[in-house]
Parts: sequence; structure tokens; C-alpha cells
Amino acid sequence: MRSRKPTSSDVAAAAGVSRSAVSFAFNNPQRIAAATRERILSVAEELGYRPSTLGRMLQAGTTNSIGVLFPQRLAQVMENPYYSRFLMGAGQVCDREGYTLLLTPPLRDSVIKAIPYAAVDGFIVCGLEVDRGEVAELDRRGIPFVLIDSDRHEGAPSVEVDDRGGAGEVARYLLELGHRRLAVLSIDPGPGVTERGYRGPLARRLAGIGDALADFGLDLTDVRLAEVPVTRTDGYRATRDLMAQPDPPTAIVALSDMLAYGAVDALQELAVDVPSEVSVTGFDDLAESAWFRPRLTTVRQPIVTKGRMAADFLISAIRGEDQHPHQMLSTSLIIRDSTAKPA
Amino acid sequence: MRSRKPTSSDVAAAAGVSRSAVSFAFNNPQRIAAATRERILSVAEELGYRPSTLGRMLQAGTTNSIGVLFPQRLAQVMENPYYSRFLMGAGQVCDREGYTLLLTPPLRDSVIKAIPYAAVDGFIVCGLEVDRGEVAELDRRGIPFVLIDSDRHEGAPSVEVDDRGGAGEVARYLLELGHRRLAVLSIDPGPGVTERGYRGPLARRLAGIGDALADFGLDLTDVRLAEVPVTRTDGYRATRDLMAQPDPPTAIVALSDMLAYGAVDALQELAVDVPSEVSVTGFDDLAESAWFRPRLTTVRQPIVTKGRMAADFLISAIRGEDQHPHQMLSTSLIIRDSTAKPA
DNA sequence: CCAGCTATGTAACACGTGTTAGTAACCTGC
DNA sequence: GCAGGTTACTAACACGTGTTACATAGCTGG
Repeated sequence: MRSRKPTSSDVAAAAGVSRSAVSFAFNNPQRIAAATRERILSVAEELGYRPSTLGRMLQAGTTNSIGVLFPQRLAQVMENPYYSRFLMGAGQVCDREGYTLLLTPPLRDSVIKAIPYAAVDGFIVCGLEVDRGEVAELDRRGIPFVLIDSDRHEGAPSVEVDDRGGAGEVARYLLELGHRRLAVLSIDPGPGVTERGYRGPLARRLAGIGDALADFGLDLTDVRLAEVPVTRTDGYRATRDLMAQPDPPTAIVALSDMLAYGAVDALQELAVDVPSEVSVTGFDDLAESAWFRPRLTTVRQPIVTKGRMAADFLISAIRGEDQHPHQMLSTSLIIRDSTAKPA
Repeated sequence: MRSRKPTSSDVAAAAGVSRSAVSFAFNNPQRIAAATRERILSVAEELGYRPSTLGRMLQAGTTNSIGVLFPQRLAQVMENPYYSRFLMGAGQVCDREGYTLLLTPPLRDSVIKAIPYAAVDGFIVCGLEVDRGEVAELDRRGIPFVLIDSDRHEGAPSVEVDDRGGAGEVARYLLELGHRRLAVLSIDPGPGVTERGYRGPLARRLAGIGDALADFGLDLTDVRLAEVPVTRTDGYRATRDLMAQPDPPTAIVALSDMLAYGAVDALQELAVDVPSEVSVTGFDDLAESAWFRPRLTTVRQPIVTKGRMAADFLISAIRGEDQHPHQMLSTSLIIRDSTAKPA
């Protein structure tokens, strides 16, 4: 039975040298005689010695890891293809720069409580309202961070998407086609959010839809709004509910492709043709949307680029380049086969 | 300019107490007078003091984090829905137990080199051959780990799937339908793998297909084999190639649903009907496969369960329960609309 | 033959925490 | 008035590393 893991002191004692010599043998070969180095390495091998990761990190002051702070539990994050794409972009940078990625969900439903348990060089903060405490906490901690899917904040770099413009564009497109009875499948902001959609990307998307409606003499009270979690099944259910009501919509504006898939599922089951009877649009342009039948009309946002830029900004900040760039990525309307003029 | 982050020593000095008192003020309130506690906390607040994560981890000997060791780069991992599902299962356990998840890709193309840079309490090791060095490295490091998608190894817990049985079942099903010209879309094992498919789940799946073929007087040399990365586009390309050759297959056995989607894409583009002209089967039963048109016949493997059990086993091991359970999960053939008798 | 340099090794410091053992001061009860 | 216990705090240890400043010994060159 090995009582406990051997340390560099154990190796030093066994080899009859000082602890410094052991360190040199591993990290600074030319600083020590070749013969003793051999002996030390041999003893280390025999004892099964490995330098402690935490010890080295503490001394070096770096972890080679970047944290991603999520507002939801990991199970929900990994269920959402949006985050998969985002992590793919961040992962590209991590692969290139030799960083690992620490996925950090809330601890006991609190994002702030999770922060002290993450041994990272910096954070990518996803979808948090800037005035809810987490940002202040990171600020005072003095650890670099980047904001994503949030609001502009002067204290840190951020990467945003022109949600308002994108949502406005797709809504305007539907209105120009002649649709007047619109329904919006929005994303449930979840518990702990102060007011519904008053901040962040969701609010901007709704505002964009409002912009478009205003151009046609309408406003947001003229559309039906459903707020559901971002799963295909929830999109399906919400659409069944919507279509069961009197005066069902002729166009469904989903704020996520995943919800749009579910909407089409429901309509197909109800034998309602898409797009001739009801049009459906998404948001994101996930890879699947091009393969989906009918091919989905949607607002493309550059998710992978977002992840890549977030990681790039963060690594720059970690390296001490003290700029705070704010990047606004643009969206583009991808018109495919799920939209048409109303019947 | 704040010169550097304040430590507990700084707080102690500023409050005129010892460093221990500071620690007590934070972690052991009733161990210290309420008045001095207040004073210490107030001074700490003023200085902007936060206990160092790494310092605490080093002393506590625990990181509250579990590592996932991947054989591929993060960008590829996150592109693969299989891993999303797997991480969803592992994430459920992490959510419940308060662990974070450290995604650890190879460092400079070496999995072994990545290990010392991961500050974790244990590893989930994905898809590695047990005799390639990583397992020995983890063994000698004395850190708990669990093997996934590998081969049974006596030194550690493992979670496997009955790949051989599952692949055999779907192949036998196609053969019983009357198909004789089969093509297999297999997964490119990637660089650094000793011999093609001689180990791990891929080998077992091919063996299972061999079993079924043997029942009909055939063997693996009678089927065409393409090995490609697990992306829809690669499945598409490989299928176009297969169908362009003389005597094209009447059934395509994909070893991943993602590849099966691509195969159907290619066949639709070639105006080859699925399933009446060519049957297609997948492996995994991703959520999308039930929504896919035609609904995909596939081998369901319990990916989420796999992730959950892996994390459960690992946490048990971390807590010192020294069993080494080996779980074999069973598959089931899900017959849907992408398969039929040959024309 | 000795000043000065190089090669080799070590002691000490720094990174930052939590916890145990120990010491005063104070209070209680007989 | 004092033994015995509690309270409040501190010194020291433990966790494990890398690195800087210093001490020897040996060698080289004039």
C-alpha cells in the first residue's frame, strides 16, 4: 500500500539531494550535472513521482484553462446546440493556444457561488445581465473576463450580435410578404431574471420585431408571444397550443432554430402545410437548418465566430493587453423554403 | 493602480490580527469574537480581498472538478452531437454533485502531455486504447479515472456498450430483409491509432457485422468499407462515392447517425429513394433521428446514461469506494422508415 | 601560486490557503 | 482565593511547487 503520493521532497530525500535539485532535474536540465540528473530521474521514476498540478499552478500563477460561466445547468447547456456551436468556436482557440475549457454551471443555483471554485485564468461569461452581481464579483476578483450575449459593459471586452437588426429584418420580410397575424416563439429567460426580456439579446430581438411592426402600423401587442425552453419538443407543444386558438397565426417567428423545428413538427402533424398555409422562421442558422425539410428560413448569426472571438479577446486580456474591445457581429437573413406569402 | 491582489496576510496586517483570524472570520465564524470578525470582514471588503482558489484547492486537496480526456481536439468534439449527449449525461451528475467539467483535449497532439495541466479530482477517459500509455500514466499518478468507449481494463471502472451485439443485430436485420450488397460507413479512427479498428467500439461493431454476415455465408470482405470523420458532410461525400461505383450497395450501414443523415442527403440528391431503392441505417439514435425524414432506422445506444454512469462511477472512486465496476449497457434496434426489402 | 571564473548544489523565499496545537486572559464555582 | 474551564487569538505546520541568492569546490590562466 502506497501511503500517499510522493512529493519532490520524497524524491530529494531518496536521492540524497535537495528539493531544488529535483526541480532542476525536471525543468532546467543544464543547471545540474548530467549524472545526478540521471540519478534523480531514476529515483523519481522508481517512486512514481509526478509534480503536483496544483502546486505548479499556484507557483506559476497560471492554470492554462479558461472558464465558461453558464447561467443554466450543464445538462441544459449541452442539450442546446447553440452552445455546442459556441463552444466549438471557443474550442478552436483553446486547441490552438493550448488551453483547456472549464464548464462552470451555477452552484446551488447561484452563478456567483460557482466562481470561487473555478481554477481558471479568465472567464467567458454567457448570457448574464451585467448588473446582477456576477460582473462586479469578477471585477473585484481582478480576473479577466469577456461578456457574451449580454449588454455592453465598459469594464470588460464583449462580443455581441446585432439581434435587433436581425430580428427586425426577418419580421419585416414576413410583413412585406403580407403576413399580419404573427406569433413569436420566444425563449424562456428562466428563473432569477428580473423582468422578462428587458435586457440582453432577447430584449433586443423583441425590440427589432417591434421596429418592423411599427413600420406597418402595428406593435408588439398585436402578436402572440410564447416563452418556452429551447427544445424541439417545447417548440412543438407551444405551436400546437398556438394553432388551437381562434385566429391562428399565418407566420411563426421562432427566436431559435430549435424551436422552429418543433413548430414545423407540430404543423406537419396538424396537416398544415409549410410554407403555403403557415410560414415559419428561425434564428441562429444551425447546420441542421439547411438539411431540414422544408429548408428553414432563418436569421444567421455567426455563433462559431462569436465563440472564437470571445476566446481570442479573453486570451488577449489574460496576456495583459488591457484593451476592452467591443465587437458587434452582424446577422444575415437566409431565405429558404419555409416561408411564403399567406394563403 | 492596485499593485497586486491582496492576500489573507494583507488583510491580517491591515486589521491588526493574525492570518489565522482572517481564515476563521471567513470559514469558522463561531471560532472568533463577533466584533473582530466584523472588523476583519470590513477590512477585507475594503481591500477587495478574495481567497485564492488555487491556494484553497492545494490545501484542501480537492478541486471539485472532473476532467474529460478526449482523443480529439475540442473543435471536433463539440461538432459531434454524440459528445454533446454524453456530456449532457455527465453534466447531470455534475449539476447534482456540484462539480465542474474540465474539457481536456490533447496538448500538442499528445493526450499524455495534457494530463499534468488538468487540475481535477479525476478523469473520464474517452475512446482511448488502454495500452497506449495514457492509462499507465493515470495509474501511476494515482488519480481516479473511468474508461469510456475503450476496452475493459482491470485497473479502473469502465462503461461500455454492447457494440458487437448492436451492430450484429442491425446487420442481421438487413440481411434477413434480403440485402446482400452492403456498404459500411465507418468512423475514421484518426491519426495515432496503431491498427485500423483493432480495438475499441469500432472493432466490436465491425466484428458484430462480421457475425451477422457469417450467418449468411458471407464475411467482411464482401462489404464495402469507407472510413470518414463523423460529420454529415463526410457521410454525404462518402455515399456519393459509393453510389458512383459499379454494383452500388442496396443497403448502407452507417456506424453513426450523423453519417446516416449524410448518406440520405446524398441519395436524395441522386434521386435514389430511401428506403425503396436503398436502405440506410444509423448508430446512436440521436434525438434528431426520430424527426429526420425518412425516420431513421438505427441502433440505439444509451449515450446519456453512459455519461451519467461514467460520472457516477468516477465520483464514487474519488470518494474512495475502491470498487471497479464494469458496466455493459445494451443497445436496441429501432426500426423506423429508412429500411425496406431490396427492390 | 593565487585571483577569478565556472560548475554544482543548497538554503531560503514566494505562491496562498486551512487547521491543529498552544498560550494568555478571563470567568465561574466552591 | 484558587482550581478548572471557557474564550479569543496566534504560532507553527501542511499542502507542493519553481526560482533566486548564496556557498562551495574545482578549474583556468597569468
